[in-house]
Amino acid sequence: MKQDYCYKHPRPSVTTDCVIFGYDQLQLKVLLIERGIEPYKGKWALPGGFVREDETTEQAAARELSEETGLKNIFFEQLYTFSNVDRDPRGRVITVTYFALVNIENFKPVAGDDAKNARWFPVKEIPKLAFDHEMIFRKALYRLKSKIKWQPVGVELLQDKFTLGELQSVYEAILEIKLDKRNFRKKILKTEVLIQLDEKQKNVAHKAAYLYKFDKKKYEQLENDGFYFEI
Amino acid sequence: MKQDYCYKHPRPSVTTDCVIFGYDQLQLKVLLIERGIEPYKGKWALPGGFVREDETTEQAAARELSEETGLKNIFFEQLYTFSNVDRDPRGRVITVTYFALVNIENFKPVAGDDAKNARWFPVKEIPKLAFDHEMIFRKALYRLKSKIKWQPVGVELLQDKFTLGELQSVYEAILEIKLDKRNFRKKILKTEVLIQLDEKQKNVAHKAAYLYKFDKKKYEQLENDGFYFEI
DNA sequence: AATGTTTAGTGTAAAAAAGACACTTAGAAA
DNA sequence: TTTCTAAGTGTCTTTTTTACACTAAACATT
Repeated sequence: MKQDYCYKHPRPSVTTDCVIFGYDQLQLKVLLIERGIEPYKGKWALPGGFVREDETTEQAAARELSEETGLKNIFFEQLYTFSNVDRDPRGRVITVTYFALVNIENFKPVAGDDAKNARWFPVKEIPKLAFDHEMIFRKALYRLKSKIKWQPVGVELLQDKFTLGELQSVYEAILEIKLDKRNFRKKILKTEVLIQLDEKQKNVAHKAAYLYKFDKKKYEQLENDGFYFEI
Repeated sequence: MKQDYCYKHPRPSVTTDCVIFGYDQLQLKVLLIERGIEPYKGKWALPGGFVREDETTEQAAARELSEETGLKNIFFEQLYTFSNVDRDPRGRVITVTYFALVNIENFKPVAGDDAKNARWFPVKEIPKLAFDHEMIFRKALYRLKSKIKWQPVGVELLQDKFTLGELQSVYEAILEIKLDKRNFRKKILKTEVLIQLDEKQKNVAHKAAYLYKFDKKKYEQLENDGFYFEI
């Protein structure tokens, strides 16, 4: 039923690119793909692809994410739409970008993928990127830094169970500052209402409980920015 | 040089829609256009239009804004990109939306426009809107409410000179709460560093000074979200 | 088994920020 | 001139933020 397009207007290609953040060995990392074809063959780039006719940009991004990481139920949200007329040498391409937070431990390099080279780079050691992906990356990093200050997205980078110390390290890696342990715990336990498990593991917080507690806030956020998706 | 498009992919139409906020008579208002053609003929809609081949979506939005309001140097920023496959009955249309803050007093209904009916509606009395514009509008309103809490965008709705009382009214209209006069002044004068003019007009704050003072913050913001544009 | 090393866990005091609250003065309108 | 509306101002209380140091347990090393 998605019949004849009846507008007489230029029709740009529309793609999505994803800035996928992970956290590993006390470093914030980002997933990059080595391009196998021109233009920018051999350069590193953000994973992305064309939006199909029967899917939203969110669905396209979700598809990309699962293709690249094999992960499902990932936190992601729309970042920005880039539309400079010369951002792709092949012609007019408008790109809707997303940023995602994943748990690297769950990540298994997708075998049998189209032989693309995928690697996690520490955000401090990003190589030269194809297209305008550097700008996209910087915007994503800025967004993440801003967001973590008032929304409990840090946990998305960790496994279901994590210690408060680990969570603090995530904050420290993203914000690039040292935090006071006691103040961090005080604040996180008050404003973010993490739930701690049994007495034996008092320091282990639980992500599911955490998300549950944040239902309302999450809901607002989901409506307005972010999405969880289940493939 | 924007030669042959060489992708073999569906090419959606790309449009921009703008949620233009104004402030008048103690009310937050939004500019709507009555549609002159099908679909949704006669319904109210957000101003918007197609993105041309040689312009970015920002430029398209800026063009729309100036066409609709005749204003230049308007504050606006990208809001969200909507891409539901059935959001336009005519076919696949992806819309990059923007929200803008203007000073209604400077607004002159653009004469000789293509006979479109344009009107400011109080945000509390929005009629049924065409397409998915209600969703867009709600998202813009939510963004504005969030944004005003930590970025000094309130002044954008006022003229160059304004009283602190007027600024407070803007905050009250947007946040839908009553604020204490003394606490508001204390806070605004500390964190937002408004500059007051001569002794005679002690209560009149000045927007230019205000913007100047906020250079750094503005700059960051401009880089990451918003734009001022000069037609 | 003993030792050293790392991480978990805890409280208090000081400083800063936010919130509650009422009257006087000046200018505009009647 | 009187009345009405908006401007202007300070203090006290509560809440939030920040700075700061030691003990206990788990783990790794020898």
